[in-house]
Amino acid sequence: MNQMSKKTIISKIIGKKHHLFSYPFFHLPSRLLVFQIHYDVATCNLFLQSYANHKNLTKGKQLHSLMVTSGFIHLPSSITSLINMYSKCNQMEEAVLVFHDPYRERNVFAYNAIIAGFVANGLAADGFQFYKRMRSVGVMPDKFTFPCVVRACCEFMEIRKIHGCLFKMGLELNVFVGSALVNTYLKVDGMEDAEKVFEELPERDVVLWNAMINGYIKIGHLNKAVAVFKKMGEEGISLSRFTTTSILSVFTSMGDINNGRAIHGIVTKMGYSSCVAVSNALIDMYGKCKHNKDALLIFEMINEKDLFSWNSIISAHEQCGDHDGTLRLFGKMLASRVLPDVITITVVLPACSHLAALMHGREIHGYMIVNGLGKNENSDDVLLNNAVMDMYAKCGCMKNAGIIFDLMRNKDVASWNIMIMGYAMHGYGTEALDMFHRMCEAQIKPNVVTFVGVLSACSHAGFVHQGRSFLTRMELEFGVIPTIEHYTCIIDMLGRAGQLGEAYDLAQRIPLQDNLILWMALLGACRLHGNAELGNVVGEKIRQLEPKNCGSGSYILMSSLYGVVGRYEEALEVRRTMKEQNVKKTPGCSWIELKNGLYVFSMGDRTHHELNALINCLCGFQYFHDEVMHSF
DNA sequence: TTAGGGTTAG
Repeated sequence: MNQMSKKTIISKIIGKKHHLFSYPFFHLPSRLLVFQIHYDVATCNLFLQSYANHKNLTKGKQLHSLMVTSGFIHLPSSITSLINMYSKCNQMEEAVLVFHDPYRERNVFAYNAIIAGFVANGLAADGFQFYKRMRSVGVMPDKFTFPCVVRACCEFMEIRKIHGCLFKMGLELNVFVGSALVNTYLKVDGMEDAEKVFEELPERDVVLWNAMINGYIKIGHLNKAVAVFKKMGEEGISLSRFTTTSILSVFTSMGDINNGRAIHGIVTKMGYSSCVAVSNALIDMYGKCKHNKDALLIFEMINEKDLFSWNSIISAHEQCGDHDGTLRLFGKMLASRVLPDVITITVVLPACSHLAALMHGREIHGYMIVNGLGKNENSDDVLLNNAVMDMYAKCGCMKNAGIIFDLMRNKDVASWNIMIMGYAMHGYGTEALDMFHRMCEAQIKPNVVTFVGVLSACSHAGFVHQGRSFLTRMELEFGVIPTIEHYTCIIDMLGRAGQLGEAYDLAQRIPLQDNLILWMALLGACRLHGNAELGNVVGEKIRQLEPKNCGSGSYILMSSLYGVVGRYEEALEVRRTMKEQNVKKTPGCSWIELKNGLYVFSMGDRTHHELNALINCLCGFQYFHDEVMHSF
């Protein structure tokens, strides 16, 4: 046998030191025997450490059994390694069993390991109990104990008490303890104390600087976060990948694409591009700054895309209003077998709402139900439920929207608004107003959006008298000052009801009358009732407001209005003007989801073989082969 | 034998 150490030989047998776990454990003793080495406690601990880091519980348990039969189990180092292995495999019950074995000594290592295990598993209170027990049985904590104990504190007074204890023991200047102190003070809103700890520490490493940056981000002081980042550079602290993700989130929030790009450069230079979290932060930055092409480039370069990568690229598309892109990427995400979470669903559902893609919305809702997404023990995720309800409402499925609404344990004002708007949008005026009255009975204070829904319901259902009454009551009774959207609803309502003169008077009287939608609503009413004289006046007003060559809506309405009243020459003249000024009309289309796909209907298109059977009107339709829609 | 950190929505 040569002079190599046991550790070196093990490493040679297995390969690279970080791949210890990849070597089948059951081969280990025999292979060691080939090298004439008998495994010992140190070897077992080495393997336990590796299994812990790779969360390989099966092999960890096998080794545990072997250690029991080999008699290694009573040694303090074995206990610590076993507790660590079970903790990292999220098996705290097993870790506690090892800790409590009556034949074993519980020294500071064992206590440190069990406290760390509880804290890492999100069971801070249990970790804190073990710290108390440690003190009561007279085991002295050390510099390894406190970073975890400090993390276990969840109240300001608790952390102050521990801080005092650290001071007495002379451990408050340790950089690990300091980082934990800074983070915990930040958690309990003690930014001033965190700053004090930071200032007083003699040694400040990159983790500590990062903690300060994150602290300022948490309290919304983004400029201070940038200042800390700059100071890091001045003091020659080398940035870690954690620094880059944090500072990227700052520039993302600021919408600062230039500095974001500068960080991208640093990331590339430092070789952090291969880190998926860094790439995810870059995707988010480019997406929020409306640079989707760059976001996609980064996304495509990631080898192992995680949930964050998918959520970031999907939300980048949705934020740009690319609802098709959102659904296409969502389909690809499912095909990649990455499971969506609450965030994915919250981003994707509005895309279904915008496209009125009921079938996909339903599938997503089904996925939520099966996987219990959005449901908690005591309270549901209101925003997620609102998104589902909104999807059903916008897709015209008010029955399902109503079922979800009735089942929701927690409702907010938006939940009520979605129902009112949904009923209003689909012409159920009475139901919308009933919902409003139920809302008032439930003591929910209506807001600006509520009255857009209420007035819109009155407009679509022809409740002119009630609409007028609501316009007065909303301010006097509910303290909601009418905005241009509310006045537009009223003008639309009066116009639909044929009260064009009154609608025009109101349009002229209200503040902020330079609103295109408002006048377009009135022009629509002129067309509906064939009033070409008022239509001319309104059309002129719109042409003044509408930038040249921008939008075709008013031209189309004017041309249609002249057609309705039989003034065909003038109708043709409007069309000629449109041609001269190169104003183009985007062809309108509708679509319907059937069992085998999405069908798009557009004017004049008669290409589908089942045209007559499917739809008895002048519109044609074409089968819409969209890989997105079929990839679910 | 044991310790401190980052990114996605509304």
